[in-house]
Amino acid sequence: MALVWYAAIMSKVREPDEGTRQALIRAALDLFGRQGFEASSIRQIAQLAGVNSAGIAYHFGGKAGLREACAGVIVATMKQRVLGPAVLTVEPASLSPDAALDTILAIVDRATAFMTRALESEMIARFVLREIIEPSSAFEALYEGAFGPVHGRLCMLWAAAAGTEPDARETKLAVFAMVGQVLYFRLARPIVMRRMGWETIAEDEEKAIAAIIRASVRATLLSARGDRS
Amino acid sequence: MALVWYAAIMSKVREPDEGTRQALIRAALDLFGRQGFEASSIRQIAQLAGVNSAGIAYHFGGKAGLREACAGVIVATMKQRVLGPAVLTVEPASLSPDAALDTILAIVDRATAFMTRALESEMIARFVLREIIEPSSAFEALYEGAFGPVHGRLCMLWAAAAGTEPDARETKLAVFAMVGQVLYFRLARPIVMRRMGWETIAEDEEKAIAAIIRASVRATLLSARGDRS
DNA sequence: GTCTATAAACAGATAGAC
DNA sequence: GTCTATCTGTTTATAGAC
Repeated sequence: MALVWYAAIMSKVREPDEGTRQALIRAALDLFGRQGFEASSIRQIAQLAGVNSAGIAYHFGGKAGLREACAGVIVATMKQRVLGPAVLTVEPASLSPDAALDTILAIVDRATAFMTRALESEMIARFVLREIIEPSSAFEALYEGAFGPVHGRLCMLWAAAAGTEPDARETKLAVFAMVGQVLYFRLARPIVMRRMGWETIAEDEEKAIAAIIRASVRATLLSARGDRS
Repeated sequence: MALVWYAAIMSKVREPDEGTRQALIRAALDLFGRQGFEASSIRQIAQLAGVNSAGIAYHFGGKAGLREACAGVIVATMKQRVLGPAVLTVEPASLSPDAALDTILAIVDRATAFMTRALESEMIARFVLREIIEPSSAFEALYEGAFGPVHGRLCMLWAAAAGTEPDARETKLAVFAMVGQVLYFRLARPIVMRRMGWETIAEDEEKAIAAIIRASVRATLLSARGDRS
C-alpha cells in the first residue's frame, strides 16, 4: 500500500491518533504536486484524505503549515531512502579512496532505484519541482533538511574518493553533475519514457539506467584522480 | 534587451504586424511559466504585452493556441542555441571518433553557456518544467520539435564517438545521463546557487561548470570506448 | 464598447459542542 | 481530536449606467 510509505518514517514523532495527520499529508503532497498550492483548497485536501477540513488548522496551524509538513516528510524520506542509515553514521574522511568510491556507487544505486521505481517518488518529484519554480517556506525546509546535507555528505565522499577538498568548488560542482545524472531520469521521466519506448520502468530498465550512471560516475572519478597524480 | 531575443528566431515566419504576436508570446511565456496556464488570464497576458486581449483569439485562435506558439518559440530557440547551425547540417556517421567527441564537447559548451547565462533560459525552464508536471498539447510540440530530435542527434554523435549503435539502449541512456548533467544546473539552479554561495552566474562560474561537465563527458566516453576494444 | 457596482460563490481561519 | 457552524476576505459573474 502506498498509503503507509511514510508511516514508518514519521513513526518517531507519532502521536496517539496519527491517522488524520498522515492522511492529510499524503493528500496534500499529491494535490499540491498535481495542481499547485493555490489551486488546492483545504476542503479538497480534506475530502481526499477522508477527514474534516478543520483538522488542517488544528494539526498544522493552516494550509501553509501543511505544506511545510509535506516538506518534512520528503526530507525524512530522502535521507532514509537515498543516503541510507549506514552512510549517515560513517565518517567519510576515514575511508580509503576505493572504499569511498564504493560508497558513492552504492548511494547512486540506492538513489536510482528510488527515483525510478518507488511509487512515492513521483509525487515527491512534482512537489519539489513546484517548489523550485516558485519557492515557498517549504523550499527552505527542503534545502536545509535534505538538499544541502545530502550534497554536503556526497562532497565529503567525493573528496575522499578523488583526493580533493570537500568544499573545493570543483568538488561541489562535480557532485552536482553526478546528482544531475540521477535526478534527470526522475524529473524528465516523460521524455525518457517516450524516447526509450518504455511503458514502465521495471527491474530490467532500472538496472540498465543504474549501469550507465555507475559507469559514468566511476569513469569521471577515476579520471579526476588521475588528473591530480 | 530581453525583449528582442526571439525576434530573430521568429523572423522567418514574420508577418505584416508581428509586434503584437511577439509581445503576446513573450508575455505568455513569462506568465505561463511563473503562474501556470490556468492561473494566467488572457486579460493579464494582454496587459503585460501592452496589446488588446482580443488579439489572442485573432492571432492564436485562443489561449491554448498561444501556449502552443510559446512551445514553437522554445523549439526554435533550443535548436538554434543548443545544437547550432553547424551541427544540424553535418553527417555524424561521417565523423571520426575524435571529431565526434569534439563536436559533442562543443555542443556541451554551447548548451552550458545557454542554460547558465542566457536570460531567456529562465522563463523557458519554468515553462518546460510545468509542461513536464502537467503535460498539454505544448508538450507534444516540445518533444517532437526539440527533445526528440536533439536527443536523436546526440545519439548519432555519441555512437560515432564511442563506437556504439545510435539507437542501442545504452547509447540512448548515456546521452540522457549527459544531458542531465547540463540541464540540472538550469533546472535546480536555486539549489546550486545557494550551495555554491553564488549571487549570479558570470563567465567565471560558467567556465567552471563547463569544465566539470566536459571532463565528465570526456572521461565517460573514453571509458565507453575502452570497454569495447 | 467600457466601466462600475453588486451579488453569488468560494477561499482559509476560527469558535464552541461533543 | 473531531465535528458543525460561522466569520471574513477574495475572486468571478452579472447587470446596469454611461
